[in-house]
Amino acid sequence: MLEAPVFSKLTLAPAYRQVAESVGQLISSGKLRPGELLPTEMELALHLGVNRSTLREGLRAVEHEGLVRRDGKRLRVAIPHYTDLATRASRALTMQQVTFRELWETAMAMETLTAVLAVERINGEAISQLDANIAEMAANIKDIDRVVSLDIEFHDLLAEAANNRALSLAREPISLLFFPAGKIILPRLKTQKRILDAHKKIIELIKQRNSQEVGTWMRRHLADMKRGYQATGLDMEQPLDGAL
Amino acid sequence: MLEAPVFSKLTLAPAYRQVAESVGQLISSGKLRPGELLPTEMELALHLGVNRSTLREGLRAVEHEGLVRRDGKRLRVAIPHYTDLATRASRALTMQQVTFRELWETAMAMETLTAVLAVERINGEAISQLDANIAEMAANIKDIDRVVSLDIEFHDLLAEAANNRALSLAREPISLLFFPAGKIILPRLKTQKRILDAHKKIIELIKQRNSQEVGTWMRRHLADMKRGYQATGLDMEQPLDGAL
DNA sequence: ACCAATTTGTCCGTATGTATG
DNA sequence: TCATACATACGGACAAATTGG
Repeated sequence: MLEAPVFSKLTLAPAYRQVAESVGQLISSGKLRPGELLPTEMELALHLGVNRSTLREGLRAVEHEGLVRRDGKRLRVAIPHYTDLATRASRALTMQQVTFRELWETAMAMETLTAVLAVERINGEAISQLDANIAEMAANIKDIDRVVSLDIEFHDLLAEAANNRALSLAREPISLLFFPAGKIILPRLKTQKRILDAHKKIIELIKQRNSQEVGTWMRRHLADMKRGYQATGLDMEQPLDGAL
Repeated sequence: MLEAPVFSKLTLAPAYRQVAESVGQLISSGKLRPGELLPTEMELALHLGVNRSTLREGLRAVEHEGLVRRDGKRLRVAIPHYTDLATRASRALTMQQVTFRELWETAMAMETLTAVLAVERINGEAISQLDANIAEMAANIKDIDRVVSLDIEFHDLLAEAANNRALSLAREPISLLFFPAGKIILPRLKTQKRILDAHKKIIELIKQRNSQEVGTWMRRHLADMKRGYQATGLDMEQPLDGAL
């Protein structure tokens, strides 16, 4: 009752949170640059005025965020790579009960952009990797698991060739969920050949630098995927998690 | 010397990592369902065979990941919301020195899809929110900061109307970096009116359910943004962080 | 509204393994 | 090879906040 409300809420967040915040700030602000070693736990604990146990709790959060990475014993400031974020994003989507329809619509836009950009920027090495991918799929056309993983690899190679990190970041969590859906479709419909033909056509158009056509073919390729999904009797509006 | 090498590498990852992994598994696998309270720290520590301090380090990682949230004192299993991931993804992109070109290309594809989907699914309430947004921008057309934040809001409203969580997840980190770039352009070029007009046109086409035209107008709108960026003398291939 | 038990937040001390000079 | 520094992990302790009776 009589307590002064002024002092009531001095401690807003637990100490370990403030530690994570402070260290993250230190890095984002550039006081600690990527590549540098983090100070020892004792030093940091002393500097921030907390116990080492508390400091370590905070460090675990920062570490998990990817701002620091373990390099041997010490922690080193790192550039968080967005691939680390992709799996977490995918998990968020499945827990949110995202539907195949949502994934398909988004994949449609991103893979089309990917293909168009790849036409402009692809180089010889990437092309030969794609050729190798196609050859391998042709050789293993009966092996469904192999075809699915080669399909994923094909689109990943294309994304790399597109040379756009914003796009890579955006498409990764979606493709992580979308393409494995092939595992559901293929065993029932055996449309491996259609996939292979589409890939062949796409790489052919890329070699011709035909960005118009490559876009429409990529859309056709993904429309196939949608038809396959529906043909298995699965509901596009149903969450994926059950299916996968 | 005589030690059996069989036992040499039993411990691959530190215990706190395994804790984070185990607890994350527990949740992803559905043994702990969203909304449930996490067991107490002592229980978990006993169950996983680690000390409570170690367990807490692991918990901090899981907590930071968004799989559990604080509810009063205890931790409660939660569905990680992808908006939490967006800021981290944005940070990753800026630290990776992503260029305006990369952002623009990606935004182009995603905002176009957003607009097209919005046409199909928008409802009366969302339309009136967009109308209000436009009216407010018209009333504050001189206030640059206001215009920028209303521009962001306009596109966010559209994204919500598109009703696609995969798209929301993908576009958020990009839009978080892309649209604030207006803060650079507008003070120098004063093209607020063009933004307002584009928004008016887009909402008009949405009301007409004209998905063809709305796509081209959205592209035009973003092409304007690109021209503005170039007109300020900024290099599209330069990282954003300096500019923002 | 009060009391007691539970649980978290924080700290301290210590032992162990390992990498580095 | 040896010694040191450091991270990892454990055990125990206590205050504060929360919960349940």
